[in-house]
Amino acid sequence: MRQHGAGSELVPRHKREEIAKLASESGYVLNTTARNLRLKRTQALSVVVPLEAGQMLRDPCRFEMLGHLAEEITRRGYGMLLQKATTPIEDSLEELAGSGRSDGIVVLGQSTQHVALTKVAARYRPLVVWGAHARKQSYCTVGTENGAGARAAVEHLLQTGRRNIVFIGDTDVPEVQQRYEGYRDALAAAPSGTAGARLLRATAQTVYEAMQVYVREEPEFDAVFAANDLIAISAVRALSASGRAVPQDVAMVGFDDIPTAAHSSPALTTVRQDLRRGAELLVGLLLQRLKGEETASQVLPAELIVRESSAPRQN
Amino acid sequence: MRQHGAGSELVPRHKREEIAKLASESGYVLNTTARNLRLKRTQALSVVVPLEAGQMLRDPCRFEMLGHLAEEITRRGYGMLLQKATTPIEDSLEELAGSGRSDGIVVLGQSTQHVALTKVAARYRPLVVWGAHARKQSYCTVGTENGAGARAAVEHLLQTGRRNIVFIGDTDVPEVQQRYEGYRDALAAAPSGTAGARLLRATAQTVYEAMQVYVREEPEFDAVFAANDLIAISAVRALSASGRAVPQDVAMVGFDDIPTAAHSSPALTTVRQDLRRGAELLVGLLLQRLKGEETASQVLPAELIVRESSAPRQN
DNA sequence: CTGTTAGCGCCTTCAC
DNA sequence: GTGAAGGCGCTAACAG
Repeated sequence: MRQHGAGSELVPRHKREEIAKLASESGYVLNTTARNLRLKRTQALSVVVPLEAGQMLRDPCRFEMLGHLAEEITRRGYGMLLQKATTPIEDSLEELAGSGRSDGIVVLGQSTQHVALTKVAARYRPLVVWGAHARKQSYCTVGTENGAGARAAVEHLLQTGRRNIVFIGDTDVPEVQQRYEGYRDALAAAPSGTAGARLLRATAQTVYEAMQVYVREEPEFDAVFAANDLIAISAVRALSASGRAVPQDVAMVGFDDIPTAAHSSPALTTVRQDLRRGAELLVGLLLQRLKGEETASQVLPAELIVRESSAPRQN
Repeated sequence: MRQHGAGSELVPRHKREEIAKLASESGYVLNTTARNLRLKRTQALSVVVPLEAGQMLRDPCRFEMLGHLAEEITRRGYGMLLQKATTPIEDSLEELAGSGRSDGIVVLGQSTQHVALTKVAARYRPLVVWGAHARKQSYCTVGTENGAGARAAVEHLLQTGRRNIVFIGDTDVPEVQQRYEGYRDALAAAPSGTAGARLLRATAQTVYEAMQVYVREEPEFDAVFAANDLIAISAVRALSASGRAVPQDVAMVGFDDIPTAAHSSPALTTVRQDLRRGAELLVGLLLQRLKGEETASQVLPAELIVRESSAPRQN
């Protein structure tokens, strides 16, 4: 017959408490390392944040996700091991997977590392990724309905009378690519007289300069849909520095609904992601995979939040 | 004679690489848990973030600090274990200290837990705290020269012609208390005709409402010094909603220089903390303490960054 | 210099 | 039911 394992329910509650009290009084504490060695686990999950070389983690969206992950991982009784990884991340991922420092890995954003993730995930099962889901993709992702969110944003701009909408973002990142596709889909269904797709390739770091150049060289636009809120907020400043007012001259819509979005001026219209739910799913799926179960990728709904930056023109 | 320990320099470089290559080809990886058990260490440092119950980690300043800490801890060859702790934090801190999950602890902000920290630090040596340093304090801190930074901010407001300055913040937090004292010191040395100290007790969550009430009830002020940038940015919005323009009617100065500060409108005048240096010191001191050395608390200089929100009145 | 071994602290199996 | 012992994978000390 099986004996009482640690944490077994066969020992009466008051007895357990008594023992615990005694233990804490005598200053005794369980050695986690030894226990983990014996049980062949670490009771910790790694969260890997891919970053370009020399970049700091600035993106408030991923920061907030980190907070939710810390919450959720702790709640499930695990420790959270935070790791920055400089792109390309394949080697650090392999090492982390092999080292046994943690029981599983959450990758926070695909960045440009789709291929590396595919490779690693082929051999290392307990891995989940926050990001875009591609049809034939082999690793397990949780992410937002980027295409649908982008379509909603662009349709909103069209309905409020905008006819010449620029997209700003770096389409090398899968999530941004999906948002760009949603943007194009919405334009394809737009009323006649609407200008075609226009892409300004830029990141939050480069957009302030790039936007000002763009205003000089291709000034014919009355709205911008930015791949994320950071880009949107910098673009608003750049436009204002170039003498174009938001929303009077140009409407602006972002993506993510970072806390700053509601507090910038003008308050930013954006597409909200449910990060809390995302964190819950990521951790939940990872724990399932730890038990050997297969898991399907999950896509979360996006929600358009209309604020001042996309107010219709006053005539 | 001593034998070659793991990582010893006595083994020639090419030999090591050969072995490493062989090892990686055969798929062999060192088991960290077993090694750690043997060596009685974990090669990981905990970062504890104290939070009020039910609060999320929103403060961009601490987020940025987390990023720097991740960087620095990784660079030193340690893993970073991230833990949220709900105030009061004494129990979770005790448990973390005893569990042996990590070799040392960084507490990110004192919050209101000065007493708890004093208690824990008395028995657990490898502990450092990011926050304010009090004279007779028993635990080791790294923090910014809050008083001097605040004085510089208030003197700047006085020099640009402001005469009635309100302080906004929650003085229960030691860092905020120090900033408030710097503010009062500067006012005490101000030219005659300057109004005395005025305190509006509020946090980033409550300031938007509180500011609007304050404008109605005690409208006689021409400048605000906020305990941090988040408060400052919300206060600007509240003032603007109440029909008072920044900086024309009211000058605004914050503290921290979070990334948003430069990008809000108007761009925010603020006091910058050197978080990168702070992270380096925190980790460096912690590693010294791990070696059994004593360490003194460190105070970093603050730097006033003048932007649009404190521009002198146009007459 | 190389090979063997004891033991880090815990959980689980097996013998009593 | 209780108690002793083996071994998780590693490193440092020891013997050859």
